[in-house]
Amino acid sequence: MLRQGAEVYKATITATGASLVRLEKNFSFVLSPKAPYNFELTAKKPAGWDLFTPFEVFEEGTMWTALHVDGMLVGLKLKSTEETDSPRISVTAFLAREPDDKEETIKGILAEKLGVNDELSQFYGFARRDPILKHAVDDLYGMHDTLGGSVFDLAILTICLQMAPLKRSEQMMECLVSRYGRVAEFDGRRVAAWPVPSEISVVSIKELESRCKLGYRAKYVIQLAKILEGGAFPTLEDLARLPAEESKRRLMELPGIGDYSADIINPRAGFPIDAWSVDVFGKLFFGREPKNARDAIERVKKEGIRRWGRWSWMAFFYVAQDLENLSKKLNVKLRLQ
DNA sequence: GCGTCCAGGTCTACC
DNA sequence: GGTAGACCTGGACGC
Repeated sequence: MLRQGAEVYKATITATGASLVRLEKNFSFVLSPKAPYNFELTAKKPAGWDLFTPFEVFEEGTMWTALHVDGMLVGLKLKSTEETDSPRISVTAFLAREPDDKEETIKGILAEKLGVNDELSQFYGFARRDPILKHAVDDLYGMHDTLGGSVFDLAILTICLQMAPLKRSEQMMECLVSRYGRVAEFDGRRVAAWPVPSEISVVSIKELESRCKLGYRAKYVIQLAKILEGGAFPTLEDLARLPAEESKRRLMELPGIGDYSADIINPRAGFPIDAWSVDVFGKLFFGREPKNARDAIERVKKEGIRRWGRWSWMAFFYVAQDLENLSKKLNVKLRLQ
């Protein structure tokens, strides 16, 4: 038996150590996002950013994914039933037990995470007057920003990205998910979800160091788990309602979370420049990659915020998803992720 | 095969 | 308040 808050699951252990949980109850509903809304671009972003977990599956317009909502493991089958200008998303949510009074909670949180009520028209009006963004919004018309599964998921992501090549970051994350996460079995699929804080807070630093090769990051991940398992820290949805500066300040109180990581986690705010994106935006802004990437981070970040102001995050998001097209249209070679 | 370098940042001690 | 140096690990690279 697994216990998570009030939730108790019947579970078996998979070969990797993750718990397999069968989600046999389900309910369905339809979301009607504000147009334009392109479900495929929003759910399966061109740069490969995950919606909720690295193990989700997208086939022929349908997404199977899994996350924790209000302490419950939820499997999701998402499918677009209409076009970008009259969008509708068909959702089936799978749970281990009857949803009872949780249906409205799940509907509300999912709507917020999928950005169905977010208005793109103001950003598009701004972007169409910008020499770089006008191409990106044309290429990715209807792509909405989404909130990840949880602060813990995104904090693990950013900590694994620190001081490591992308391939090694992926190895660390896959190990954490496959050994300490839960595998949701539903609709004939198996999807591994990120671990919850209470599953990591009881693991020793030495175990994380040796099993998942996290190195110095192990202590940050465990400290984070201990802070976040209490539920006192704001959720992503809470942070999205705070002023961006306040939300960032709260995030930077967390261990291992500095300026860059807070900008990644902070919902719909920030301009997260790192050793990769400094090359991309350095080329776009100044026509060349900076000689010393780390020294140029502050300069490139200031320029992005100066140009794009309140739309800095959306500008970053759209450019990061459109590098291949922008390389051709602007005739610059941009380093893909 | 072996040694060296360094990577999608953050923290801390020191000045 | 500003900044240099340490931090895990493993893949890439040169020899």
